[in-house]
Amino acid sequence: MKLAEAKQQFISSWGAFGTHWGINRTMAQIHALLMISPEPLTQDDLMEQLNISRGNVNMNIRDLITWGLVDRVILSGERKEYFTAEKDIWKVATQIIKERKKRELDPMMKLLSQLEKIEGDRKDKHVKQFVETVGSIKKLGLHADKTLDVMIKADESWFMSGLLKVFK
Amino acid sequence: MKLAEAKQQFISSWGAFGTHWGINRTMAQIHALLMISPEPLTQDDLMEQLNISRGNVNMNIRDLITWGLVDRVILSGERKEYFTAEKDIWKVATQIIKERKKRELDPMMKLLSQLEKIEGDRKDKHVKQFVETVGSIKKLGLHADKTLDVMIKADESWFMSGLLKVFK
DNA sequence: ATAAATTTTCAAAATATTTTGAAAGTTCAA
DNA sequence: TTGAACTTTCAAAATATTTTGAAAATTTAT
Repeated sequence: MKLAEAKQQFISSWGAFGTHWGINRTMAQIHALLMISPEPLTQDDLMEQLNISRGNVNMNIRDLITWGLVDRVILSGERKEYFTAEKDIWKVATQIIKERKKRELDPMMKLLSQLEKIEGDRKDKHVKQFVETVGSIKKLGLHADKTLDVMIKADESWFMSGLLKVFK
Repeated sequence: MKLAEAKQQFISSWGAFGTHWGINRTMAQIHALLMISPEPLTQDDLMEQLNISRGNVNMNIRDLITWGLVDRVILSGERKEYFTAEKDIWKVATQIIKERKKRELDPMMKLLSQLEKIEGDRKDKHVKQFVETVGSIKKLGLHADKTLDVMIKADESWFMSGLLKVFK
């Protein structure tokens, strides 16, 4: 397989994969292209290589920046903005975990705490099942929360060791 | 807050939450309702309580069954089928992890292995960046795969301990 | 200040996903 | 068998999401 074809496949699969992970198809494709690009790219590069409109590139790049996965780069002497993706995949993963925790897990935990305080007879089987379900989900969520925090804070040794200075 | 209102909130949030986790809104709502129901429910119960059509209930229940989150229950003497959800949230979580691993991670790993075998000069910076990116994602994926397997196989002690026979 | 280059916005259009509901299929008691 | 009870299917409709592209805003060199 040649590079061009492999690139296409990678971009397209990363796009499909992204849709399962809270990132939309185009955003993931832009991210994929930037990850495999040794040089920063412009909006026009992205438009051309992915066949998408200027507005689409612009919006999704903005989102990628708020996700902390892409950075604006100003090349001296150039008028245009360039974009580059974090190449350290461990950082990419922790960044995504961090964001999703903030956007999804935290609000859900907050709601569950509210719902646990429901009024009603705890002997009633409907009340009982509700409180138990909510309580156990909260417990699982707290566990996940702690586990993810540990992962995020963990240093990269498990990943970097044996990886011959591929990154940085 | 009363049970009825809390139920509504729980179902609606679980639905929104589900959309971020590879499960569609209605599927997650059905799942939520079944989790908090002390008794199995029929398709008609679900239609009525969630205000959705028969076809919708049927399709989503089928999906939930293939995800291993819901079971058909035949009550003796009854003509109708009843449905019940796994109430042990730890089992729910491992089931979801197992399924998503199979549906998403495994195929991605397979593709990445293909892409690593690309032809081309490894000195070329485009080829180099591509191979490095794909390789590092594969490495992360393998790590995730192993970690998830350990989690799935882990016994429930961390979760059950301190939880006063809430389940089963 | 001017204007060319570039970026951002957002309403409308295109696309994708979900839902409906009625018809077809199945099961089972009599 | 028959037919009532119940389940499944799926094309069309409704809804939701994504994409476009041209206009507005911004930036920067002169």
